[in-house]
Amino acid sequence: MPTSSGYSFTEENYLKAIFFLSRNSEKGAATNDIAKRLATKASSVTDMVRKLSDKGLLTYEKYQGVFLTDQGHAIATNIIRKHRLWEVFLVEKLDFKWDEVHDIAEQLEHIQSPELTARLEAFLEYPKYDPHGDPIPDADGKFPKQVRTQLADFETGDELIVTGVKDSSPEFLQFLEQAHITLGTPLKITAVFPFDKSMQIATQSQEALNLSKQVTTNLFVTLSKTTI
Amino acid sequence: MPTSSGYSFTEENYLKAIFFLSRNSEKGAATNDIAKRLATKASSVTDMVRKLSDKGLLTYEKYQGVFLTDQGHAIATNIIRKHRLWEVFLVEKLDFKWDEVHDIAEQLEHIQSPELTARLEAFLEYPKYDPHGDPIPDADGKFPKQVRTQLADFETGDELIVTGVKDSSPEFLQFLEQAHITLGTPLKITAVFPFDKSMQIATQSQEALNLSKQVTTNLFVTLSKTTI
DNA sequence: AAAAGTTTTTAGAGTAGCCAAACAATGCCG
DNA sequence: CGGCATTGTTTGGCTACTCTAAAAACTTTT
Repeated sequence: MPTSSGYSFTEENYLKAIFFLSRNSEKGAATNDIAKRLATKASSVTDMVRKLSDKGLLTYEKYQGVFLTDQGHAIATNIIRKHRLWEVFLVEKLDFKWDEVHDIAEQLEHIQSPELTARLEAFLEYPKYDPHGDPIPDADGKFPKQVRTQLADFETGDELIVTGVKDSSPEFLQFLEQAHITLGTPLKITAVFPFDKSMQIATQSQEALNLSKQVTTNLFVTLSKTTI
Repeated sequence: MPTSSGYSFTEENYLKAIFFLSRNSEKGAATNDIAKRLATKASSVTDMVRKLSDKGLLTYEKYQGVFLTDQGHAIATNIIRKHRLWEVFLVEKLDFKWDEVHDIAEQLEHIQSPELTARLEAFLEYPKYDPHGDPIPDADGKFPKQVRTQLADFETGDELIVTGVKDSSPEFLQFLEQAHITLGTPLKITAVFPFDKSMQIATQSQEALNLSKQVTTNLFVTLSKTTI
């Protein structure tokens, strides 16, 4: 038990994985999907799921998928909260780039001290979003409301601001970096090509940048009030 | 293995304990002392010591005590470095009090990322001492030189500045807090009582404060240039 | 509705770390 | 120098977490 009071490193990672997997589905998280996400085996997942079920952190019926209980949900959101707060710290205070922070935050998220989390949050001036635009839940586990529309859903002439990324893999983030696109970047759609649904956009630094469909579906944006 | 690259949480704690225990002795660290420090049993220590010896982190002859190798020493000082840097962060940036930081730093010291340590150190502006006055080793494991003289070794009339504490238990730190003594506090010895070797001192906030021998041996001080 | 395919569970086993109790070495003191 | 308390080691066994292999259960296809 690496963590002093509460749940092990491993248990916390299971809860977090199950949170993300069951979030957008009616069916609960599937054993194999959990295994894939945690780079372990389905049999290990069955063991652990039974254990967490015994502890009342999730409900589980054989072959029917896994759902977090309120208690499990609370623990999962707390870990996500810590993860995202630490990411803000790493980027804002220690000048890490947004593609470098995930692995370090994976470690920091397990630090046990509610007092530390609260003070860190205050030190960072109560951020609502992490460096990838993902919402940071409050101490009660509530996420700030956010409408997340993809760049792909807009049309020629629309003026937008980047508010987040759907896929925050280092590869994608490095691509954006190279294109000088980051959170808050204003952009204007100058053309949409029906052939492959790619877009041409203009930013302050670049007149004409071509973005594939894959990129435009991974970028969250909001309509901008001002002109570029 | 909670830590991604390198050594486990537990292994690191053993190395740190052995570092402190063998630092001031010719005989190496004793099995029972290690066990006491880690709140474990002697048999567990023998197991782990053998394992760490196999990995080349310490040398060990049955019944003859334990010594760190250069490699083990490097790992131990790196953990101490991280521990003390995090303590500075907690006190300077998050406004924790000096008696509250130890347990949290015990967790943070195991975070694996040389880049993080380096950036944290820069963010804190390369501190040389932690909030208890203990020296912070550099990235090569070198400790800043420091002469640590006890308040008990000085005499009536001496004007001094508090530079550290020998015992940094919360109990002692809270006692100092209450007496408005902290790192950097200037003080003057106004009397030494031979009967119990207690001292009367004057600080800016208090005219006459009586400190027991136990307190004066636990306070590190240096001669002050200026008058109170 | 049986065959084929997929997913999940069970069974057995390994590693890390821990402990109690039996056993062995050390070294102190008379 | 020899007894004996102290200290350290070995043995056997425990829990937590993980894995492979194989059986069982569900799902889809035919």
